Amino acid sequence: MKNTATRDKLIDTGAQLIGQQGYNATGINAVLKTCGVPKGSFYHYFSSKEDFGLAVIERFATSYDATLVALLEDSETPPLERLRRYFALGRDHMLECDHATGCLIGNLGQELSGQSDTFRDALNLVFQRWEQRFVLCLREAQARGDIAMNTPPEALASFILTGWEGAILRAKTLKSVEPMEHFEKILFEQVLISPSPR
Amino acid sequence: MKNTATRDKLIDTGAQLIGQQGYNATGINAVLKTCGVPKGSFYHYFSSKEDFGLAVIERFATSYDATLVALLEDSETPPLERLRRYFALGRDHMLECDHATGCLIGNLGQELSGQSDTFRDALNLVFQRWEQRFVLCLREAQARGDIAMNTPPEALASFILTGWEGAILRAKTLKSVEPMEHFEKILFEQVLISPSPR
DNA sequence: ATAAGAATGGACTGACTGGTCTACTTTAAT
DNA sequence: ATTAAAGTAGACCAGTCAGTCCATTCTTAT
Repeated sequence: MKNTATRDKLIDTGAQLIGQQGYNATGINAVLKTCGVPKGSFYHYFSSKEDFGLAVIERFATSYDATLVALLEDSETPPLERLRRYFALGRDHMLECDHATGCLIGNLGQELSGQSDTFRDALNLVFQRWEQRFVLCLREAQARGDIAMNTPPEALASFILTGWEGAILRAKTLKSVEPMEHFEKILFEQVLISPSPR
Repeated sequence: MKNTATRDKLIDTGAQLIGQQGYNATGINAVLKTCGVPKGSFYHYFSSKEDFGLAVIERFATSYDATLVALLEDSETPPLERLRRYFALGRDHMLECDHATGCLIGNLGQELSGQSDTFRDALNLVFQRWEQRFVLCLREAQARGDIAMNTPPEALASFILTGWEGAILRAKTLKSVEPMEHFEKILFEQVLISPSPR
């Protein structure tokens, strides 16, 4: 297996179509037609649609994790400012895709968690990795005294991830990033606040 | 059109299957087989699968709204306590369905918002109605001085709805209500707090 | 009693699904 | 140059999809 160009093209196209339409609504033939690859090649690289879906998830998670590290572990920037940049990036993405795509992992989590344990496990791992990135960033913020120590960073990270995913979902049905802005505003004004008295 | 029993049975079964598997993954034949209704009857009551899906949404929204009113407009109970009961109910539901179903409207919002504007509009309306219920409850809490006045209840309601929906999504992939508990805890400890100094 | 329409029952259709199969071409090692 | 494997190509398969159609039965108003 040397030539990964075709495989990559399939995964990229798949990520795009699945992001837009969901997993079940995206047929293999549609992927094939979009990127001009014959079916024989598809089943040369992937043993099934599920296998393909898992590859799409893995690719997305890896590439996104790099972005996340670059943003959340940027020691030149204060931790809370890194979080703000993360949210800003998410808002930009949402506007770019005209509120249609949202978060691929969130979409698939919603669609496939009840359908296949294999998918659920894979998506859960991605979420957990993301949460861990948040935890590290929040610990730094606590160490600097930027936020209070009384809430464990693990709980905060869970809170942030779920709130953000929910805001993305709501932004899709509302066709507006307003819910994402509300979330960010309240999060920074009332949750991620300094322990010193106001 | 007198006999609504068959129609109701179709909608109930549809809500159940769509809740478990999603809209696209739920075939009409599966619904028919599950409740033992022939196809002729289906297309007697519904003009298409989309029409059916909208009916499922409407039915669910109506029935759920009644629950919501009973919970959130219960003047015998302090507003914040009503919210806590709402969250407790959601947690119960999640455990009942073994973390598989979650919130039908949230599921469909994720799956169909990018697929059909008709569905998106319908689901958006449901969300907005829910948010409005939260707004009323939060206004009462503000009037009683239970929470601060400085954040508009509309923004708070959006925050609560999105955070909760996100927690449900995360609970599904994690197969645990822990994210829901984290959300509730932080919400009540750091967001819905009295304006008086700590 | 009868006629009309509501509702049931299910065979059937064409399009499309994921997946298989085999013939062919290209690449790389010897 | 030969050979084996990697990769391309697309016809084809059984099954399923939403949706159509029509004969039949039930209900109700007259």
